[in-house]
Amino acid sequence: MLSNVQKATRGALSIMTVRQELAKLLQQGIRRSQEVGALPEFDIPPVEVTPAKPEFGDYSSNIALQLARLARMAPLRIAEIIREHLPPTDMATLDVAAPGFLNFRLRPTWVAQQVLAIEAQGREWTRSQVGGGRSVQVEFVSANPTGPLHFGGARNAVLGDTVARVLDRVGYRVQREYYVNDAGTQMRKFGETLFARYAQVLGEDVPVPEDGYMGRYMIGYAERIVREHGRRFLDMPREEAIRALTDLGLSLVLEELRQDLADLRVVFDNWFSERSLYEDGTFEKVLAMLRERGLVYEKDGALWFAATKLGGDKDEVIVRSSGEPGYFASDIAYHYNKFIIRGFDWVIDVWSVDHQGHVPRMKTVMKALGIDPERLTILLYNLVTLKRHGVEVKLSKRAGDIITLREVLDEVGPDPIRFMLLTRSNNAKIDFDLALAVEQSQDNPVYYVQYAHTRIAGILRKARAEGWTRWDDGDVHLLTHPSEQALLKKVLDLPDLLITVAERLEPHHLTYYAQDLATHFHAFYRDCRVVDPARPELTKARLRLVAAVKLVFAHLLEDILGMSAPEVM
RNA sequence: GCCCCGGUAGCUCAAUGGAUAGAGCAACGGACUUCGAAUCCGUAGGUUGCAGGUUCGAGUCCUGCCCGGGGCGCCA
Repeated sequence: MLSNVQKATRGALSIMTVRQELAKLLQQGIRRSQEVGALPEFDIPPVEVTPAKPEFGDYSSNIALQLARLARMAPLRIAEIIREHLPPTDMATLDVAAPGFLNFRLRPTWVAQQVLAIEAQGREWTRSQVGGGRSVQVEFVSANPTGPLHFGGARNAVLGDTVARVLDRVGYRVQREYYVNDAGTQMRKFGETLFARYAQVLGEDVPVPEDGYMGRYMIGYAERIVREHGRRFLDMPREEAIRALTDLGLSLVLEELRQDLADLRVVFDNWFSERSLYEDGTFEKVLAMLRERGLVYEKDGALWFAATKLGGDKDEVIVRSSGEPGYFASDIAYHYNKFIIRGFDWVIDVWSVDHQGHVPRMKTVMKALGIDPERLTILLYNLVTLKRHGVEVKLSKRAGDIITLREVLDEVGPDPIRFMLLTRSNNAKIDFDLALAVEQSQDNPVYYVQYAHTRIAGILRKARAEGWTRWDDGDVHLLTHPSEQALLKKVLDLPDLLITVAERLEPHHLTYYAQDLATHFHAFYRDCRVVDPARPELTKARLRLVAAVKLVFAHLLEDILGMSAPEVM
C-alpha cells in the first residue's frame, strides 16, 4: 500500500516529468488500441506532448494527426480510439478536439499533491534522466590567457556554465573545461611584451613590440613580478628571460581569470594546457595517424591537411612554413584528446559567432579522426554590445584598454550579468546596458524575479511572527483556487523545461520561465491571502504551497541560473 | 561572389510545423488602513521584410529577391 506521499512523488524508482508521464499514457493507449484491433498495426512513432493554451487544457498532443497516414484513418477517429483505450489515471483527463488534438487537463487533486513531491525531494525534484549518465564535456570561455577577460567573454562564460548546469540536472556526467592557449604566437607576443614592460619598470628602455599587448594591465603584471622576483630576469639571456616571464605572467593571468570567473559563479573542473599536446606527444601521434590515412601533404614549405578529400571546402595549413604549428594543429590534437584519449561521449565547444567559419573545418577533423561528427556540437552565440543609457560604450583598441568582466562585475555584480546575458536566444545580439543593469525599475527583470522569492520569505517571516510554527500537516487538497492551481502548474513545467533547454542548448528559455513563474506567484499573492487566523487549515495548506514555491525559486535562481535568491532586498 | 545568422507591436525581444502570434518596456487609465506597491488590474498597439511553393495546418520548412550583421588568412 503506497502512501499519498509515495504516490505523489516522482521518486527514485521512476523519475518522470509531467510530459513524459502523459506521453507514456498515450503510448500505452495506442498500443492497447492495436491489441484489441481498434487501430491497425504500425510502429508507434515518438509521442510528443506539448504545453497547450489554457482554453484547450494543460498539455496537448498531435499524435493522432501524425498517425492519420500510418493508420489510414481520420485523425479525429484515431484520437477518439486512443482516448477510449487510455489506461485509467488520476493524473489528468483527456479530451479530443478537432481536427484531432488530444488535450490533457491535469486533475486539481493531482496538481495539489505535487507539493508533497517537492517537499520530499527538495532541490532534486527537477532531476531527470534523459542524459542516461552519458559523459559530456562543455568547453567554454577559453580566451587567450594574455590578460583580463573582456566583457564579451562573459556571455560565453554564462552560456557555457548554464548549459553545463542544466545538462547535469537532466542526467549527464558533465565536465567543464577551459582550454588554455599557452602555445603559439599569441603567447610569444605576450612574453615579449611582458619582458619589455618588466625592463621598463626597472628603468631600462626596452620598447614594447609593434604588435604587442598595449594594455596597461601588462605593466601591472610586470610590477608584480618585479616586486616578487626583483631584477634577476635582466641578468639572464633575453630568450631565457622571456621564457621565464611568459610562464610567470601566464600564472598571474590564470589566477586572475579564475577569480573573475569565480565571482561570476563560473567554476571549471579542468584547465587544459594547449602546450601539453606538444609536450606529451599527442600532436606527433595524431599527425602520424593523418599521414597514414593520406590526409597530410607538403606544399610551399608548409604541411597541409587535405580537408577536401573529406568533403571540406578547402585544405588547411597544419604546420606553417616557419615550422610552427598553427591553431588548427592544436585543435586536431585537442579533439583527439577529448574523444579518443579521454573518451567523452559528447563534446560541446562554445564559440562566439565570429568563429563560425571554423565549424565545418572541425567537423571535417572529426571525420579524419574517425569519430562521428554528431558527437561534437559547436555552440555559437552572437556578440554583446556594451551600452550606458542606450549609448554604446566604445572600446578603444588603440590604447588596448578594454571593458573587462572585472569592471562590470564591480559595477553591477554577477546577478544582472548572468540574467541579462541569458535573455536573448544564442543567435541574437545583446545590448547590455550598464545603467539599466543596476536600475531598480520595471525595466529590470532581475529584481522582478528575485522579488518574488523575497516576497515569499516575507510571508514566512510574518507567519512565524504570528505564531505559526509548523504547517507540515496542512491539507494540500485545499489548494483549489485557480491562482493556486495555475501557480503549481507553472512550477510543474520546470523539469520539462530543463529537458528542452538541454535538448536545444537554449538557456534563454530559463529567464523567460523565471519571469513567468514570478508573474504567477504575484497573481497568487494578489488573489490568495496566505496567513489568515480565521482559517487555520487553509493557512497551513498555503504555507506548504509557498514554502515549496520558495524552494523552487531558490533552486532555479541559485542552482540553475547561478544567481542569488535574497531573503530581503 | 560564396557561406552563416537575423528581419515579428512605437522600442527590446519570445514563440518544438499546431488551434485566436505572445511578454517586458514605452503610452494612456486605475489599485496601498492589507503577508513588502521592487507589486497588481485595465486600455491601446500586427499584412511576422517581399513574392511564390510544400500540406489538414507555415512566423517556423523549400526557392528567389530586399535590408542589416558576421565569416571566407601559413591569425585565433
